[in-house]
Amino acid sequence: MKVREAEPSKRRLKDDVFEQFARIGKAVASPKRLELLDILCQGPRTVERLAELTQISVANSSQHLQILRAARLVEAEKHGLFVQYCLAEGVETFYLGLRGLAERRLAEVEVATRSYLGEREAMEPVGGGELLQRALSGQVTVLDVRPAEEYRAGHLPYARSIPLSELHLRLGELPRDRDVVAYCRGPYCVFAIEAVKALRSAGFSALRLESGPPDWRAAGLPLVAES
Amino acid sequence: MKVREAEPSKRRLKDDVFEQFARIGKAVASPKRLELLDILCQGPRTVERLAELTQISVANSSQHLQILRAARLVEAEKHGLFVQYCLAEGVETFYLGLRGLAERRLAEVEVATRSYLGEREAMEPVGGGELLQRALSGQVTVLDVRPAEEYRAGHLPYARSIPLSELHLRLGELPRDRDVVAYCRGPYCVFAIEAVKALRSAGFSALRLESGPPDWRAAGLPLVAES
DNA sequence: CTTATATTCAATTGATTTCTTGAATATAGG
DNA sequence: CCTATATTCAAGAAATCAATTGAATATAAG
Repeated sequence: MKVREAEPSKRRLKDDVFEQFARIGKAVASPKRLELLDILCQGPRTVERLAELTQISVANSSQHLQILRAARLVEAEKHGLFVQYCLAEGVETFYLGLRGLAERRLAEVEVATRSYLGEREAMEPVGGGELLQRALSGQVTVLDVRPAEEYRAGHLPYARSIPLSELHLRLGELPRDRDVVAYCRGPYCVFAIEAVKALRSAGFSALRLESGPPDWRAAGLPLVAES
Repeated sequence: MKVREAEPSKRRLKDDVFEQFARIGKAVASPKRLELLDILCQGPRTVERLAELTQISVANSSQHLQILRAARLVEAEKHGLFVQYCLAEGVETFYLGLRGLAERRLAEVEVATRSYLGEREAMEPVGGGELLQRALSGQVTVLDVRPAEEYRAGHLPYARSIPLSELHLRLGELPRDRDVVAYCRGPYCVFAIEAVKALRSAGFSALRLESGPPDWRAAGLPLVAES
């Protein structure tokens, strides 16, 4: 084993630098932390909410969030008794890049999602720009089926909010003379799939938009937030 | 601790999906693996060369490379007795995104590099486009001081190759009537800094271009490769 | 076939990481 | 001040990971 000695100070520099880079890597090396980032792409959340959504204990959630914060991927803001966590700037883009790379490179992800979601491939007929045109001209109803708080944090123009949990009670609000396009958090969220299922069995012509607010934001589309 | 049970199959789906995403994360959670990716941004390398450049044992290097390969971040190709590793498609962009995020978010990186590199801030006066203009019109000499093999794998148009190790012997080749702009692998490589130091003490008016081929490739600039 | 070389495999050790549990801190309201 | 609640801290057990070592493959050349 020959070890050719480079100048030691250069080696120390490199070690330092890549050690820093790896802090980001380590932060996204845990499935639970990635799920936290995914949720935070939808908007700020409290520790307890995040724990609930990821189904881990509050203490564990807090610990993960602090690791993310140490890597400067999220920021915390204390509001009275609660602590709101939100994504730091530029992190959404990075996360989407990671997700995109995973989707393209890891066939297993495809397999996993398809096998669970099943109907997925039949449900992305509408592109973003085209959708807007059709919504604008009244040809389709755009439906945001995420929880109301996420709708308020940012939604497609012309989209109306009916959270999936209330959908079966509020079907009457939807005009029956045009298509409904439902969307939720993005390709790995099942809300819109369930919504389309429910709408179709209620006699609506319903489609699912596969992408979600994080994707649109990354693509530069203008989203509407309630004040 | 209240655990609100969501539908268990959805949870399993999410766990699977984020587990897959985390494979990418885990792959970039080690400083040495990031350094390997960084080097591979410059072009394909053999296992032994990578071990040498990162100053780890060959066995260890091979192990890291196999982790990267399992995450589909690199690809291996056997040429006779040697195995060439190269970046998979889309990975360079991802790596640069990670690096960029680290630079913006982790002040410590700045501190570490500045404290070692010292002169760094005084050495990036030329932007990419402007440089090309000036090189084209013969106002400056563009000098690639990386090892010759990296030059061959892709370099700036109008750049000439003089590896740092040969620079002191080949100073005579450079015209003295114009500025020299030296570049190497990118902001975390010390070659160009050393080259500028040497050139200046030999009486040249020398500048350092901070960015490197991976950055330019990401920015869509056309690079020249020897056939 | 034998030898030399590049790479990989396998087993071990010590270090990190994750999750859990129970306690500690901080804040709002009575 | 006292209580309830949201969050964080601290310590420990189990799992995972990184680096080392020595052996095992595979390929080219003699």
